[in-house]
Amino acid sequence: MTESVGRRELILTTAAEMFARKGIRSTTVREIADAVGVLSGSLYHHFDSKDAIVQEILMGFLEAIRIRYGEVLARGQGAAKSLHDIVLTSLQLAREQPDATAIYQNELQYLRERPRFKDVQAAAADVQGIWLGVIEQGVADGSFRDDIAPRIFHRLVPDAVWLSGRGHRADGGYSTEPLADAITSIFLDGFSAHPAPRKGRSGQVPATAPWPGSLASEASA
Amino acid sequence: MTESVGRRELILTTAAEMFARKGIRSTTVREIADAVGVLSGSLYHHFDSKDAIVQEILMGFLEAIRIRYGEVLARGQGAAKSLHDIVLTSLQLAREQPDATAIYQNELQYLRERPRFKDVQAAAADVQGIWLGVIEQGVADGSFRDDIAPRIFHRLVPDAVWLSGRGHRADGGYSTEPLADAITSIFLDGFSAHPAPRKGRSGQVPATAPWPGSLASEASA
DNA sequence: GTCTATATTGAGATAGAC
DNA sequence: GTCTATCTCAATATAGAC
Repeated sequence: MTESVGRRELILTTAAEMFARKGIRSTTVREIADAVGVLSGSLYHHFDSKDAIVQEILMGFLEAIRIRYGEVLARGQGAAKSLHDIVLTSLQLAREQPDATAIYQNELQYLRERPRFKDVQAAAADVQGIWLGVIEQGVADGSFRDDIAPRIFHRLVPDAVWLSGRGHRADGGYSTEPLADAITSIFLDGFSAHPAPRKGRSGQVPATAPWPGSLASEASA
Repeated sequence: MTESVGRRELILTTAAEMFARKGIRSTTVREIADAVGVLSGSLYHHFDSKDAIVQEILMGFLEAIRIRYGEVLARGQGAAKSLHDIVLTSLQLAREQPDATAIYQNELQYLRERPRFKDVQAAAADVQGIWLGVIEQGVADGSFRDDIAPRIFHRLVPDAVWLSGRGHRADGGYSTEPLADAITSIFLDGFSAHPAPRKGRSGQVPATAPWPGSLASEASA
């Protein structure tokens, strides 16, 4: 046998766990090697550099996001439902891949500093574009307010959702779907107890009914 | 004269600018010294270490936040108005101290890694507590929804606001007050074009009228 | 208070034997 | 594919003269 099967994956998952817990910088290649059970030099048989490990972790994660977001868009739903499903998908991904999520959240600075990671940043920009597309769709079809620039909403929402996914491991209190419902309801319906009057197209018939299972639709039942 | 007046401050502001632009780690003490116009060894006459500089920058920033948030609370307003004013204050602080804001946003990982910064983290926790207090006040007095855990809202909002303040220097498009109005309106009224029915205390008279100048109040005028 | 010079350390990476 | 041994480099910090 010329290799232990899955040694590469073992390095990736071990490194991801350590990067997430202690940060990329303060995780040394020696520590990764120790945890895997080899010596540091041996890592370089599998990867060209420490940053190559980081890159592979993050590109895999971002590719997974793109695919899953793409599946949501392919359903061709209204903007409100799409937004809800993208929130839900994001929380699911945060739960499925907590380490990659944490790395992506915590290490933006590290990534920004190194030209090496421009591919990662490009993939991240693509993902951001998906959010923006949904928001603009909603404004265009009248289901979202047009008195607030999509840019403002777009700047607020995706980061907030991913940050909410922080520590959303198997442990923490809320299960994924109700949390997605709650977050979407905050962003769409607001946190105020009294529905406020609206500028713009508030008189129009909403293009999309509240999605099934949302807090708002439960309330009206 | 035993010192150039303000040499300490010059080091602090210079370092802050560089930390914000390139990150703490990739800013070396030599570069800071160069930019200030001295040699690296001389910095150690003014500060014990590089991290001491970081600490002083951040503690000053967090102390400023605490004071300004405290002024908002001292006005004894309703929860919705307080929330709006805390959002506004945060955006103003982000504009007044963009470097400290960026450092605080970007370098959480750096701070978490080092026990030295536990004071900074404690101060940050205090600030978080102020947000939570306002949210709980609003839920208690019926102006905020009680069908969504305050913890969820609290996890969503402060970070989103500070992230919105990113790059909110003199340049970027929106002036501070309208932006604060828009953000608060998203969080309280929602982004949906159609006010949704509400669970919980939605039938009660709101404890607080919409604040003057908010999008919601303009809409009803 | 600033300079010159240097100590110290830590980490990523490499070469070549096995 | 892994190990041993080591290189190289960068960066914080220090000591002591001026």
